[in-house]
Amino acid sequence: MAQQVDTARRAPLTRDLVLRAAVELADGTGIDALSMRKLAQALGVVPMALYKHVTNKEELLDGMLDVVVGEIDPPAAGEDWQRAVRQRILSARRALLRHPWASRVLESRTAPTPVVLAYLDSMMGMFRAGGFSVDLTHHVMHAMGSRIMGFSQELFGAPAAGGQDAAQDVDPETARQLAARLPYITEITTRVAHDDASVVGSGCDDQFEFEFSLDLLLDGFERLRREGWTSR
Amino acid sequence: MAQQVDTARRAPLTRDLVLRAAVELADGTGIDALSMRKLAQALGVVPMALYKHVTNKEELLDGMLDVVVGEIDPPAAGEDWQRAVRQRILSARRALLRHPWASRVLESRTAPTPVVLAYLDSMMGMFRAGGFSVDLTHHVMHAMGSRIMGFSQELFGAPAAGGQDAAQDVDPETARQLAARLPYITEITTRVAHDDASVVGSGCDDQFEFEFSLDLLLDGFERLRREGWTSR
DNA sequence: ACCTGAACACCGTTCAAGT
DNA sequence: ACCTGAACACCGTTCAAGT
Repeated sequence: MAQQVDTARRAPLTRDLVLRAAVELADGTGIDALSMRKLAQALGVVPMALYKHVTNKEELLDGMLDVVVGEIDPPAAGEDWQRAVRQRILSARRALLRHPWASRVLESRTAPTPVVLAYLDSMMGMFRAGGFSVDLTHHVMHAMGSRIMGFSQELFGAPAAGGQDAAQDVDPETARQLAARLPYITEITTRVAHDDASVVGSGCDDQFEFEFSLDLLLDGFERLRREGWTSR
Repeated sequence: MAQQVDTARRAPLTRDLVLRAAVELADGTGIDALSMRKLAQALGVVPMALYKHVTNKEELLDGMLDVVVGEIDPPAAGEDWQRAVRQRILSARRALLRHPWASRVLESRTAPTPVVLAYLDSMMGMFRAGGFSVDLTHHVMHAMGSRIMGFSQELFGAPAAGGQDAAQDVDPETARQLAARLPYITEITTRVAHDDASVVGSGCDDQFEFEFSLDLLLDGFERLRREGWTSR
């Protein structure tokens, strides 16, 4: 009876509920605003109650990433390795883009969770099934780096963004000085601005850049595989 | 006279002195231990005194990165583009490795400083001098990502590390279960362990992996350049 | 005018006191 | 035995009071 009153007053907290609430909070207000105290408040619970379900904040972040990784599609069957890997990585990218905080949190982790390990393992399996040696699969996974999770860790979103921002809301004289000091950045930002009015914001099409370098790498891998490349 | 007493009591603080002390502190005790309060203490100064030379902690971190970027060698003259870019990036890597906190801080920045912009600009100039079109130079810079600063943003240092760590200090039965659940990671870690006893620690040679993927990218770039690749 | 101590508004986590 | 409020040991930064 007393138990019934308790559960009526508030749905019992579970680890899953905590993680889902944390993901939702981070999606909505950003990862910087996610604190144990704020999360507890969002759940209508005292901060200490969270420590029943996660031992500390690190484990909370790990759990949140597991939620995101769980959204990645399984490998497609009946495709050649390159198309299958490409599709899966683009699925991972969609999951990462749905949760803008995820890539930054992923970067901050020092050890993978079992869920992430399982994802990496299945990705390795896709290369092995495609005829890659153990040796080449190993190095190929390193070369993919964070791209295997669907993000490219570019510098500042886009290297050109700073130059462009600086160039456009500045008087002509300062713009000329900037162009003299940073001729190549200016050259590119000018070209990008002329090129394609459909791309807004930074002036760079992130998805295009991601696929450009992804395909460059995958083509390189295929070439090494065909040549029977070995590290020794 | 009063001034002389002041300077005798303590060398006057400059922005440069603050930045150098911050770099030294981060090198010694790690970036997590670097707080405005601790830095002030290391300089024998009250925390508020730092705010004379940097407007906030973000600007301090930016300044620290500028110190690191200042350690990167200028472009070598008289080399073909690929050798010159390769050498310079490996120089950047040496600078980054000297300051283990730098890559993580770099990832956390949202806008490049003028010093970083100048470095990126000169790197673009190396591609342009090597016969790359504005268009291709643009996409090539994106594809390089953080590699242009000399680090590769691998996942957890090495994807295999977790599997290997877990596999080696565990009883045979658990190891067998792990091998069944993560067959491809196990396959690679086993191979790496047999392969080369000279590599210690994680079992992966970070420098080899960095150069492997760097050369894969540079070779891909050269191929596109020769073929007169264009995005439209 | 300059400098700085105390204070503000937060953290993640510990721990002892209360039910 | 369980739960939780207060407290601890920090943050970056503001601001008013003192010299």
